[in-house]
Amino acid sequence: MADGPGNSIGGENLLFLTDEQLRKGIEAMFFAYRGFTADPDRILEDHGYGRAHHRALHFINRTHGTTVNNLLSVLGVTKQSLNRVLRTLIEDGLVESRIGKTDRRERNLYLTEAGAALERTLSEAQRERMRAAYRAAGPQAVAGFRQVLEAMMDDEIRSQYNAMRERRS
Amino acid sequence: MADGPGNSIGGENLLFLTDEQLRKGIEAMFFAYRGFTADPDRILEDHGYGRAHHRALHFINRTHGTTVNNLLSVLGVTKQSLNRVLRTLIEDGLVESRIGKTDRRERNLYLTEAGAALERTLSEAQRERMRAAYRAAGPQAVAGFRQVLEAMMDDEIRSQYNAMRERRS
DNA sequence: ATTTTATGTCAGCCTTGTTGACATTCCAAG
DNA sequence: CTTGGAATGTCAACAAGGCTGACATAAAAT
Repeated sequence: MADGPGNSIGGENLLFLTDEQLRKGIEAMFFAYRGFTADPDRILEDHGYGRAHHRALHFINRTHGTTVNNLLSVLGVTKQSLNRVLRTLIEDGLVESRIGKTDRRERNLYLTEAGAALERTLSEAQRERMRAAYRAAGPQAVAGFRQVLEAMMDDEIRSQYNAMRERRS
Repeated sequence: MADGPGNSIGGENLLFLTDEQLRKGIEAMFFAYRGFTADPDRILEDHGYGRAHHRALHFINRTHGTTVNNLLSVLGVTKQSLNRVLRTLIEDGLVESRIGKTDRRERNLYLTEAGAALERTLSEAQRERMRAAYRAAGPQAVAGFRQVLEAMMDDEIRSQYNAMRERRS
């Protein structure tokens, strides 16, 4: 029984989608995600942080001055959960929370120099693995990779993801 | 500034790997994984289970009669952590634990009919999303998807993953 | 007979999710 | 202008599911 996703038959892609192939895809996703988070996890451990801190740092870095509410909708957690993480990051001097200028209820979030430094360390580790995987697989594979991932997102998430395209910090 | 992974330039792939592209890949991975687990998560919630239970069911289903130790190494958690999950699954009659025939210290794990039924429900939901993503992206994209994911795994994990190829249950 | 291995269990800790209650601020309707 | 709701963020308490450490038991290996 041949394996690998190359044995497309039929006009479109019929036999192509065997349960066995799908199962392999599911497991590949599971194991790859573990690898994907492994390097940052190690670094975070040294600092006493977890993945939640990494996610917050990542998205604050991407959109400087974002509000807590914005961050909530991107991260998909409750505000209370996010708040705990934010509080430690602020206490530790990695994130700065400024009261909103137009709406004083809002808090605009920024990375401090130290926060930006940690974010760079984390994302560089993650980029390095991604880069290695991309190199090993080649440009065409990368295009396919991104296409499948995008199709796998929830609809609302996909629009959020796409909205983050042209944005220079 | 053009986006998308198609603008490969240079002899190999040099400009291809911009930090911006890598960042997009990282975020795609993050959001796609959320979508990937969303459907099973909803089903599990109704039963009072979590992702940990899903993972156990999945791998017990894939390799009937696997031992606790085997499961530990695949899942990458401690035995105390796995045991908590396993205990509830056994109490609820979804998993059966039989004393090993050759080595009576070992426990061979099997899904009961009820366990297999829940596993089918969960994996069918997940397969359905995977199937939809595959259809939307096309066969070539799927090949690339799998290549990149495989390259992203840790080395030991990749061998485990590959060892699971030809295995009929 | 002793040691090692496989498994299970108890206790306790940490991260990170949850809900509920509350404070602050803004805005709009009276 | 005041007052009531809506939006935003904070604090407290709880649960799931990771983790470590210590210990028990049974069976295999030496």
